[in-house]
Amino acid sequence: MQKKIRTRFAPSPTGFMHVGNLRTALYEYLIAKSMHGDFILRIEDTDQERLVEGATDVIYRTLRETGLMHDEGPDIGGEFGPYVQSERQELYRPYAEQLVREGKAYYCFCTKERLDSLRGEEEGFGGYDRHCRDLPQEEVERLLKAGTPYVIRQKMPVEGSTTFEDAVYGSITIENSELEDQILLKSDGYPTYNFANVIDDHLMQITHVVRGCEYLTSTPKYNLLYEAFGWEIPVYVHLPLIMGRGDDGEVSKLSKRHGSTGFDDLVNEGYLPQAIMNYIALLGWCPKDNEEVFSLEGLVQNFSVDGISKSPSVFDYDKLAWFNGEYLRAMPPEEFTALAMPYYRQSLGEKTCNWTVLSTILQPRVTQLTQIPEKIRFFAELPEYETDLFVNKKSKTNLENSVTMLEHAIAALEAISTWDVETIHTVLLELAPKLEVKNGTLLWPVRIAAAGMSVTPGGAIEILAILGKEESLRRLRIGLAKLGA
RNA sequence: GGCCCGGUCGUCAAGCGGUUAAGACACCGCCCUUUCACGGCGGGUUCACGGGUUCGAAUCCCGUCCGGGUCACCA
Repeated sequence: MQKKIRTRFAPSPTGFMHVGNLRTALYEYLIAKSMHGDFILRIEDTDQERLVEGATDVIYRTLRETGLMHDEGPDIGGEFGPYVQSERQELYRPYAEQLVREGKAYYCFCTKERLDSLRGEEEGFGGYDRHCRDLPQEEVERLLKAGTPYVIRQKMPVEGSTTFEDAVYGSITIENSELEDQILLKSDGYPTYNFANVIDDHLMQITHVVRGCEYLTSTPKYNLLYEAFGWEIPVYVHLPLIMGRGDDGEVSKLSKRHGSTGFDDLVNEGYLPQAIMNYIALLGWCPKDNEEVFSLEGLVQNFSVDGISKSPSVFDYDKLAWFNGEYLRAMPPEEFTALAMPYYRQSLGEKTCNWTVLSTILQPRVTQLTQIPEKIRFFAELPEYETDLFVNKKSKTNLENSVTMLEHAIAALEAISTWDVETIHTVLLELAPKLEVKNGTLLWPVRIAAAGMSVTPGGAIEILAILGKEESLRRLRIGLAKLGA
């Protein structure tokens, strides 16, 4: 029987869900679910200084809103808990000490100052000189007894190379000379991220380690650890990075300077969670049949690791907006109205109006909910406008015939008793032939007078219906007055 | 700088030795039409460059260039 697939999402609680992290979580979920496996949530909060109040709630909420339901985690338990690293604290030290006993790791008493001086002027070059790697046993004991602060470092091989397989990038080889004797246990007794990661992944029986490819070059360090313990190495799935393009045209890892990068930010900008997920799923992965619009369930159905690409991709807000529009349009009208209501209120206040008609005209015209207030502002208040808006070549309207059109329209509309789209439509479309003009010639000036703008969401008829009889006629008369009639 | 990984339209991308090099977003044009949008149709010197290998290369190999990542008692 095949081993059950287990992936894990292991975020640090920073209070901010970056889309890059979200996308990693998505792929972890998809890999597990597409192979009937489990998706585990583990909180990595070993960094005491960066603890943020309420940050784990952001993680739970995001997972819930995006539909990425985990099978085990701090909030729902599971047989491999605890799922918060700070609660597993005492668990790591014995593993580090085991390696010391076996001669695979050692105590290092070097001070921070000494390490800094080793690094020299130019940052990033040169590394630890393995000063404590071969300290005499008595010396180690003496320092330990004296209470000298120490860290535990792993002995890395000094020569040779380490090769590993990545499910996306294939075979990768790195010279061991590139590897520093990595710290396992910090002087404060806490494990380093890398160390805790390996221990936890092994203990939680994670089969697929999915993460951004910024970890690609440090993967041999992980493997050397698995080997030191004699543990099975998981399948690695490194994901191409998500980039952003700055104003200068430069691309780099997606960050604040490129625009919104947090899930919540995007939602606040009027993007739907489903659209965000659908879009980021396709950033770095392509389905076999080139479909584009997928529900989470559809993604699970179609996902496969071999569709993951190796090259980084640039986050494109335009394409996200297109996806968002697709989801908005596919929605039942009532759902759209419910989502749009807060934005309707922004422009219209407590005023009530025909929400159904309003949604009908907005639904196909909006790609972000936040575009709504600006688009409908003219309903609340008639904008100032110039009479040249009445002139339109294609509709064959000019300052003179607009007067005639408006006069007839007002007369016809005054007679209407049930003010709805259907009736207004019938009345105006019957009027045009009577006046021996095409629909556009009649409707253009009506729309201009009703809206006070040249470009409007929806046509004259819908606008009149939303405005109501009284306000509609008032505006048409204002138009007439402007035209000097 | 060392090491690692990439490079197919502006962007996301299919492609796996023989294709007229798909598709989507964006852009432009036309149609529909009551403006706009939706929808429909159409448009574009795209395989970074240079060498190989091969009857044949976007696909395989080498070099160059460009881009990114990484070198912490951060995660």
